[in-house]
Amino acid sequence: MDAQKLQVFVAVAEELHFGRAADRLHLAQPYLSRSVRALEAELGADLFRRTTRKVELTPAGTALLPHARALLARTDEARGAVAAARDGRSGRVRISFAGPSAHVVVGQLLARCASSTH
Amino acid sequence: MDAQKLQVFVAVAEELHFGRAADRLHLAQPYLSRSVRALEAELGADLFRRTTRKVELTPAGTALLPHARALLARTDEARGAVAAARDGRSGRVRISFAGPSAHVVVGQLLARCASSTH
DNA sequence: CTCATTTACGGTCGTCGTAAATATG
DNA sequence: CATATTTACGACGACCGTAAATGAG
Repeated sequence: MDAQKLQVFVAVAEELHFGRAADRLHLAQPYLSRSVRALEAELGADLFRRTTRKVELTPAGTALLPHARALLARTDEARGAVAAARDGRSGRVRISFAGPSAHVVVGQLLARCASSTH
Repeated sequence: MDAQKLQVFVAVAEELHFGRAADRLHLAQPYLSRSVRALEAELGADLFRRTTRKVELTPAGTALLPHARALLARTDEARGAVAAARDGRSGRVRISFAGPSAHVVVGQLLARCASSTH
């Protein structure tokens, strides 16, 4: 149940058509068929009821869809959090001072921190 | 960034020791090293600062940890939702009637549904 | 020297494409 | 018969183990 297969599932669930979903993902459509089938095997439940003329979600598929979307969104969030930390847009800040006037400024900062947290 | 690698990351982050994490996951510890390294490559950020004597989280690793736990929890939720739908513990209910008295009962049901939803 | 991580290497399985087969309306 | 899904098959890479190499204290 990796992100790739979930994206395949969501695409097919939204298009209700393996060919269009394949175009959207720039993948060959036989692969979508196998991907969905692998997901169904892994979860032990059919996700679509399909003939060559109609594709529709089963109850299990309907149940999975919102969870799949949430998982994909959360994955992006996680990526973003790591990127932010890497680029220093979050996490601990390190501050250095130099020069005679610095001691005064640091003293003021420390006083303000102490008063704001207590 | 599949569930497997996230579990490896969480285990190492919790143990701060590749060997113990490997034991916990019943995996060979060289594989953990490569798994984490692959995750780091994929995310473009180091997750641990490690020597042979000490393993500690980087800011990026610290940022990832809660997201990784959330993703694993959500994955389990998704599995559970599908299992519930498969086993009929959720989703739409189909009811059939047969016999002469059925029509009366169905009429009463429909009346109650109509009055309760409006 | 010892303990822990990493690199090297190999077998097996999953990914993903193209081409042929199958099934539905 | 036309259109859509599935199966067959093959190349490539990922997974995951064992054994050897590397590095820190």
